[in-house]
Amino acid sequence: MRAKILLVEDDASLIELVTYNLEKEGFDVVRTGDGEEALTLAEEEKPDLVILDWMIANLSGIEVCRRLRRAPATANLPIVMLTARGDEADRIRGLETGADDYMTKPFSPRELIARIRAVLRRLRPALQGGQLEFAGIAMDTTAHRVTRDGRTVQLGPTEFRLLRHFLEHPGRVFSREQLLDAVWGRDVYVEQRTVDVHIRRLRKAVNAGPGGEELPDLIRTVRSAGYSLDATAEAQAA
Amino acid sequence: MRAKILLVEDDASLIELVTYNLEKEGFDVVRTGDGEEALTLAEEEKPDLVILDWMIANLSGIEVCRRLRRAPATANLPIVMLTARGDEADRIRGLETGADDYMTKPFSPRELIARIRAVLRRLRPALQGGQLEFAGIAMDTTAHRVTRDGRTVQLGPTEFRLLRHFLEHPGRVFSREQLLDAVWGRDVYVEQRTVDVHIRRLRKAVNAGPGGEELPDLIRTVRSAGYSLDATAEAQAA
DNA sequence: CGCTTTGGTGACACTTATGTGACGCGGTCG
DNA sequence: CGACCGCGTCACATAAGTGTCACCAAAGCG
Repeated sequence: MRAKILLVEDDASLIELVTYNLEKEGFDVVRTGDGEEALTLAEEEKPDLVILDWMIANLSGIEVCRRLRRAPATANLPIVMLTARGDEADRIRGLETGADDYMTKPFSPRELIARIRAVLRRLRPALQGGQLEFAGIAMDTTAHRVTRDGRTVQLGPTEFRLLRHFLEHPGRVFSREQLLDAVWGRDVYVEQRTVDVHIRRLRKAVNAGPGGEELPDLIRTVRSAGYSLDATAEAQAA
Repeated sequence: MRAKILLVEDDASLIELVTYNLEKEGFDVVRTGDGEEALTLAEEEKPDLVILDWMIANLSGIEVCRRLRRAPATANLPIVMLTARGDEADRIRGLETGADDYMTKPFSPRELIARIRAVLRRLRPALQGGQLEFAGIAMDTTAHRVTRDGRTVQLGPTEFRLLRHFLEHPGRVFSREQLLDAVWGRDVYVEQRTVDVHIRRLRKAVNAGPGGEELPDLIRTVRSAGYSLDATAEAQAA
């Protein structure tokens, strides 16, 4: 699922150590050592989790934590704080402020990874249950939310069901008729070409990049057969 | 609501210390020092959280943890484990096995309470000493009071129950039918559109800013599906 | 190549879902 | 008993999504 992590830390050697280990484990890492910048990044980068050192420049960790909790967009963002060993008062204040977990320095990389996974498992069950995923497209069926590479994608009801059906059977090719049965229902009569139109709408929504440019198309057209969700769909363009 | 805690521990003095502090904080405590018995109690007593010592008789803590996770009835039960200081291997195995948090012995009572509250706040939002919270909205269910960013919000009884239901399942989309069942009751017949009207009243009340201007809407409309409480609901406007 | 078939696309008229203000009813409280 | 309050409905306004069509582009095919 490629979770993104925001690392707020100003000790260069620690940054390096942590970043190396996180990336090795398949996380995307965004870094800053500045409290103000951390707030900005938390909104813009939409990380799945924040690792927050208590001792950072510009704003204290606890203040960053408090503000993250206050902003609607980040109120539920999992926060793991880093404190010096034995600094119990900070830990308690941190947990009371809304941090979800903490680590005492020094810590081992293995433990760090284990805790991050534990926190994500707890707080982002969305990244698991009711969760469908394929090649950068993630769908949370209970929250009715779809993202492509982390960015939210707006879909109409039919497009949603259509994509859901593809995600539930990745790689498989469906004829228009099959799609009508599965997505529209067996008893609805509509033109088969209607499927084409919805495929188009779905593509348009899902392949829209941040700046207005196109992302690789993940829906493959199989001439005279139908459509399928396919990671190598881009190949057709070449 | 009084949360019930199952304490699995065989050191008598620790039992006494922990029990005393938990009860002082308003928790109900059930105790055992035996691994097998712990599993039985976890099912029968339906505790809200388990404190699990790694070194106990009859079954190792890790084995108890594994089995709790495997049984459907207890798969989501929050587990806090207790380990000896510096026993890092155990901690990691514990978190990987599915424990939600850990404490290293010795620990202070204050820290214990803070961590338990943190875990319960995360995993059992419904319990929370009557406190529910999400993205700036705070509800005290016992005092029947709601605030948005600190300012008190006036709600009618139905709006209150509606908001409460959303706060108990943040992010999840509910159909009008589900909301009628959950908020109005299974046996009451009212028009589904009634939900819309109450959603409107709730939005109006909750999104009212100090000067009469509008705050970001936290209730997301999911067309043809229902409504959900959603921190990123604002994104829909864009 | 030129023809035929199949898929892509933008426009649009139409259907459906949701937002919203108003109203009347029943209950409560002073 | 009368003012007030919360509630469920309704009617109408607005917004969003849908199915078709006509026309264009690309892909087979002999």
